[in-house]
Amino acid sequence: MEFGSERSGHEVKDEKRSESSVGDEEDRREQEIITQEPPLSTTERSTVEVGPNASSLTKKEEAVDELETAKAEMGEVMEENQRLKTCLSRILNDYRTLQMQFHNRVEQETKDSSDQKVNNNNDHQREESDLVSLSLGRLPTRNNEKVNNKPLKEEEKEDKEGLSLGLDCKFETSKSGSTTEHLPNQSPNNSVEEVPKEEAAGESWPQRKGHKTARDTTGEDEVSQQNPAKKARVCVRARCDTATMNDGCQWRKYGQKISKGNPCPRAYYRCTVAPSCPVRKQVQRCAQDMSILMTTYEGNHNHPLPLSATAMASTISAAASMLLSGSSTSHSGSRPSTAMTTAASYQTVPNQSNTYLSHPAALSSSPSHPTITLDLTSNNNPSSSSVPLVKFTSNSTFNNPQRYPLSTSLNFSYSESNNATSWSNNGFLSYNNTLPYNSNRNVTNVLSNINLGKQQQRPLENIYNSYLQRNNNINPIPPPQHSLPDTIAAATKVITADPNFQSALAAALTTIIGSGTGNTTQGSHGAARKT
DNA sequence: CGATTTTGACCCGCGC
DNA sequence: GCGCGGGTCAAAATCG
Repeated sequence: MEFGSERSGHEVKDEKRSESSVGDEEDRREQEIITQEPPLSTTERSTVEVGPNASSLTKKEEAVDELETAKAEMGEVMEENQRLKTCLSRILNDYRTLQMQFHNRVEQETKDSSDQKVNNNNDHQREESDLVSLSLGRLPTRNNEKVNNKPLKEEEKEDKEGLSLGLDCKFETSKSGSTTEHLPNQSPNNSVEEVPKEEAAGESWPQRKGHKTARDTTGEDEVSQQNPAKKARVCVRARCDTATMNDGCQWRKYGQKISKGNPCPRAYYRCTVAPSCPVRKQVQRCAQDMSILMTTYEGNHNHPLPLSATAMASTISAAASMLLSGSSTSHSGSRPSTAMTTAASYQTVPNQSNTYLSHPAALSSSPSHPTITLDLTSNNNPSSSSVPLVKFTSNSTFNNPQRYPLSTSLNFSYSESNNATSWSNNGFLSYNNTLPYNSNRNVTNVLSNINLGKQQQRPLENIYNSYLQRNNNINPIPPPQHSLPDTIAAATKVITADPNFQSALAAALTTIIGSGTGNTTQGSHGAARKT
């Protein structure tokens, strides 16, 4: 009996498989999972029916009730899966559309900047710098010009910045897929520089001893090794009870220091997912509000990440990318960077320079690190119901401070009250657990608006994976294997594999944004916090 | 027993 | 040149 029912289950499965041959593998898996469950119920029923005929009526009724409940649940799960699938495909479509737009814009900007360069070689060095974050990866010849035209120290300085910018630029351009189009004609110097750049991403924190040796060995190696030290940092401020935010990554503490101006010690962590991973983070509690945890990330992972960590990494990379592109264009006046136009509305808040970063010096010990602060604690924004602030804090030694505003906030609020996601008052991304996927239309609208809040969920992940992928074209470390379809596939896998995906996703997002405390909608998920 | 944390020492950049 | 402070190292301690 049971065997029979089990077999029938397989038959159903096979039937579904043949039906879904048109769809992709994930569809099949999803349906497999879906169809795997009915046999269980059938089995259940079988055992119940096989059960004693003499059993009481109430028992039967109970069993029937159970069965009905199970069926209903199954139906719900199936519906939900279907919705999620639709949602994913829409996300993918939107992403591709944006990718195309980005591509076009990047090409346009590349042309423009090239023209400017030709027209005004010397006088436009400033503008050159303005565009550096968008142009370095694609127009590396500029660096050669700098090398030729500038004294060594200045050159070094700019190279450092340039490389650091280039890192994120690569990430940025990688999502357009156009980067390589501009690269083929690189001079040998550029290709040489390109590799260190990647290594910079991979080993951007040269060890002290390495630092020493780099000093001993003068020349390009020195430059290339030191450059990465100048790359952007992303500071995430979030309310968090625990010692660190759970961002999905594995971290190992390697140091702790009491910094000036803050009684709370600053802890230094490095990523231990891969031995060579250069990513490090600093964790420190805000002196003024101990409930706020400030986590500063630096570097890019050079290894595959667990899905839960990918989103955070994507967010960090995107934020850094936006910092650099944003600062490069924020005062150029002509047009916002592509990252900006696709990622967020962009506004300057001159008087809030210190509102969301209580101790800039405490966080940006190295003045040459441009820092972007993602403030997820914006509990002081009653007027704009859902406005986590992302602030550019440039403490850098960039030559023209005007180009790098002390503070630039990014408004990632949703234009409307979307049911799918919302930023809660304390800045955490909260999921409406009751029916996050019932409003597909809203989701689509949000996606077409593309803001960070949404990007954190899927598109950014794709972007980041694209970046990683490109990163690993040069980096010998095993590639993170996520192509865009793969990522979608992986996401679909997750969705299909987990009937409780809704809550899982909410938990993941909660984790990404920062293990929340105050938000009721995420309270149950905050447990996944401990590393 | 391996991985992680702790913690004092050290290195280096920067400002005076 | 010197001192300060941030960042890192590495040995010892602790944990699982």
